[in-house]
Parts: sequence; structure tokens; C-alpha cells
Amino acid sequence: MTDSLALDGRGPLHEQIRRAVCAPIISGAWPPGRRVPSEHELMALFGASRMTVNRAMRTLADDGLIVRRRRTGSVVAAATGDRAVMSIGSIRATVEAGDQTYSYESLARRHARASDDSAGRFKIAAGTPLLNLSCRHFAGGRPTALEDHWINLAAVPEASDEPFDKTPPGEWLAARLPWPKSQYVVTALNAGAAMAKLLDLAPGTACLKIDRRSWRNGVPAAFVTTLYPGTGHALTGEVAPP
Amino acid sequence: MTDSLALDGRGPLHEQIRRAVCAPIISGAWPPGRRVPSEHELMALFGASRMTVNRAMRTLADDGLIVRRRRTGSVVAAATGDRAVMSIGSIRATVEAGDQTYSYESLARRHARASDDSAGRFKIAAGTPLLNLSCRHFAGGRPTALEDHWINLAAVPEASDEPFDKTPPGEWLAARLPWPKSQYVVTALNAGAAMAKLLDLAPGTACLKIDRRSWRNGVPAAFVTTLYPGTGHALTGEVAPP
DNA sequence: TGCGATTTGTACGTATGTATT
DNA sequence: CAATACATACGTACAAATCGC
Repeated sequence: MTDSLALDGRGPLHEQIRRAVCAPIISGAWPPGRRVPSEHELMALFGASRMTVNRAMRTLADDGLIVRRRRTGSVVAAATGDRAVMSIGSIRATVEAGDQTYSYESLARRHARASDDSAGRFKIAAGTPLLNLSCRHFAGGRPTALEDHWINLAAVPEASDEPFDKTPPGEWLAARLPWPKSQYVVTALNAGAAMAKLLDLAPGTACLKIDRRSWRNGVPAAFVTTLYPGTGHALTGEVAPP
Repeated sequence: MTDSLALDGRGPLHEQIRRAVCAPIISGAWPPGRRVPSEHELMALFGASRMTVNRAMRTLADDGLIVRRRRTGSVVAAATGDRAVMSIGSIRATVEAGDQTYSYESLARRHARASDDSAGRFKIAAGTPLLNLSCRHFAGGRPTALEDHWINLAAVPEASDEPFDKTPPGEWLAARLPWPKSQYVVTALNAGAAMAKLLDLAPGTACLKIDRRSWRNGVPAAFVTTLYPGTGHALTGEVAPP
């Protein structure tokens, strides 16, 4: 039973091998710490070359299902916690995916300097010029999100010339900072009076708050807080052993 | 300038090639849609074999930075939204990571059947036996989370024999269902009276609610709702172009 | 301490298949 | 149909890490 590994004949060989080894792991038949057959054993088992077996095993290691070490071989990884992949798309995309018309309103645009107000969260030298933008997003005419952007003008100087009256800052930034390094912090908070009014909610309503810091080439580029009515928006994610 | 790609001499060759091609993409020098040099061109550029170049390009494609198509070649992918990886560890691990002592209390344990109460969210045949568990988690003696588990006994029959008075159901399930397919939905909600009392909060306090559905071999296995005080807990995630 | 054996990591060369223009 | 460029797969070789003797 320990070696009832079988190929299913569907798709590329390295995928079949990956699935064959994956199955007893996700079924629990091979508990964490159990040794996985070596590449040579799998070569003999399946009649495949080592490159092919190696690719299958490397993929499993990349996905975190096994841990590979030289000489000692590979073992099933300990299931720590989930690492869920949350898709955080643009607000426009989210709204339009729900077949509603999207619109946007700029609430404020002002220049500031670091170590002033909420910019302290940013970890940049005091005095660094920042651009602060507040805006509101609508789905079908109803407010659906508030956003507060702090853009580091030392890192993104072009932002100075942009009025942000038509283009939401999130989309503008995404176009200029493709694939930045980012950190997200998601919490819940009670809407204050001003926030509740802007979102058309009763004061105190629970809201989802998503803070995002992003860097460009190691330099802090933007700090964005997004607020959603708690009942009107959800962050969804998935974990799937491939 | 379009071909000022250079290796840095550090680490394996395929990593160097990946970094060399990654750099102009994340800097924005190569905008989405721009053609990436073909494998043959990169072979000639770097003097590497096609297998090595292929591995570098395949990794970039796996990470979503490029899209590969036969005949037409590879292009820089459009930056859609972020796909943040949120680590959702066990509550015990989270508490102990903050140097607090963890404890756990079982509040309820009862048998139920599907299409009864909140089990309807589950999409399983009516009448399927379920086990419902409520529990509370403490960090340093103070309540830090509430959990409500619905376990499908048709998928996880061993749960019937487990009292869950010492072992939190989350940990018990994690040990028996390693790497299940899971879906997460994160929302915010106002604490009701009972919830507020159990979490030692003022009624109405914003809480973070994490719903998790998990499947085992395609069969729904468990539905878990976790509630955290909104101010006392955060879900954090990261996006990093490797 | 050193040495050999095992196992994975990297890289090469080559060949053939497949999707697309 | 031909050309292009990626996809898969084989065989080989050497390097690096590590374990046991």
C-alpha cells in the first residue's frame, strides 16, 4: 500500500507523477514527516527520467507539500496554517463584475509632509513630501468604498501632476507600479460619524478596513486605506493543493 | 536599452536569468503586453542552454509576470489585481507567537442534520449528519476568538468519537485533513449581545468574521466561522514579486 | 578527522510534439 | 503547408549537502 502509486495517463508525465505523489499526502495516508520516495525510486517506479521526476517533486516542494533535503531525502511537510490567496482586485473591477455601474468621486487632494498625521505609519524620513488623496467609489450610484491614499512623492513624483479627478488613484498607481511589493493588514472597525455619512450607513456599523503598504525598489511608495461596509463587501480567498 | 539585461553572478544561473528578465518588468520599463525575448534569444544573450532559460521563464509564468504562448512568444502580463497571500495559522499559534498563554474552552457540542440552522450554507444533502461545535479561545486569560464548527460526519466520521473538550476542533481537523481545498470569506460585523458577552466587548463592536469552507476529496468536510474582536486581531498578507 | 555513499540541485545537449500564425 | 516558439522528455554530468563509518 505504501507504494500503490499509479499514473492516470492524463496530461504530461510530470503532472501525472506530481498527482500520484500528491494523492497520499492530501489524503493523509502519508502523514507529515513521512519519507517520500527518492527520485531514483520514482524513476524506477514510473520509468521516467530523473529530470521529469525532479520537476514533479520540485513543484510539490514549491507548493509546500514536501520538504526536500539533500542526502536525507524528501518528507511530507508539516501542515502549518493555511496560506490563502486573496484576490484583491481594483474596486472598479469588483463593482463591474457584479454588473453594476461604477463611478468615482474625488473628495480631497492635498500635499503634506511625512511625520504629520497618519503619515507616521509610513516609515520614511520626516519631511518627505506626500500627496494625500481621499476618494469615494460608487456601485450603481450607492457608495461602496472609501479610500485614503498617501503617495510618497519622492518615489512617485509624477503623481504631483495628476489631478485624480477622473482617474481613481488606485488604478493610476497600479498602472505605474506594476507588481510592487505590498503588505496588507485587514481589520474591522466601527464607522465613525463622518465615515458613516459618506458610506450612507448608520454610525457604528462594522466596516472592513484594508491597509496596504507598497514599495517600489525597496522605497515606500504608497500607503492606502480602503474601507468597505462590512456587510456589503467580502474579501475572499482560496487554498487549493494543485 | 531594450536588451541591457545582465546577470549578476549570484546564485544559480536560472535564478539570475529570472531576475534579469524580472527587473524591467517590475520597474515598468517593459509595460504589459510588451514582448519578452524568446528562449532562443535569451540562450544567445546569456550563453545558457534552453532548459535553463526555459526554467527561468516558466517560473516567471507561474508567478504571473509573463504570459507564454506558442508561436507568438511571451509577453509581459497585465497587472490585474493583487493576489495577496494571507497566512491563516491556528489560533493557538497566533496567540503563542505573541508570547501569551493560550487556552481553550468548549462551549457546546451537539449533533445536527443538514438543512437545519446555519448548515444550509453547506451544500450537502439534507439529512446529512453534522457535528456542531462552539468554542472560545483565550490569550493570556482574555477571550480572543469565538469559533463555530460544522463538521460533516459523512466525510469525517471519526469526529463522532472525539469529545473536543481538550483539543480545539481546528487543530483536530488540521491534523486529519492536511491540505484540504478551502475557501475563505472575510467580512466585518457588529457583535450581537451574546457574542459581545463571550468576547468581553461592548455590544455592537466591529468584529472580523472569517468563514472557511473546506473539502476533502471533493466532499464538503467542515464549515467554520471564526470571530475576532476587530481591534484585537488582523489578517495580514503579502504580495512580493520574487 | 577524513572518506565514501546517498540524495537532491543545477546545467548541459538533444529530440520530438504541439499550438499558432 | 511551413515556420516559429513553447512544452515535454530523455540521458548525462558534476556539484553541494549530509549522513554513517
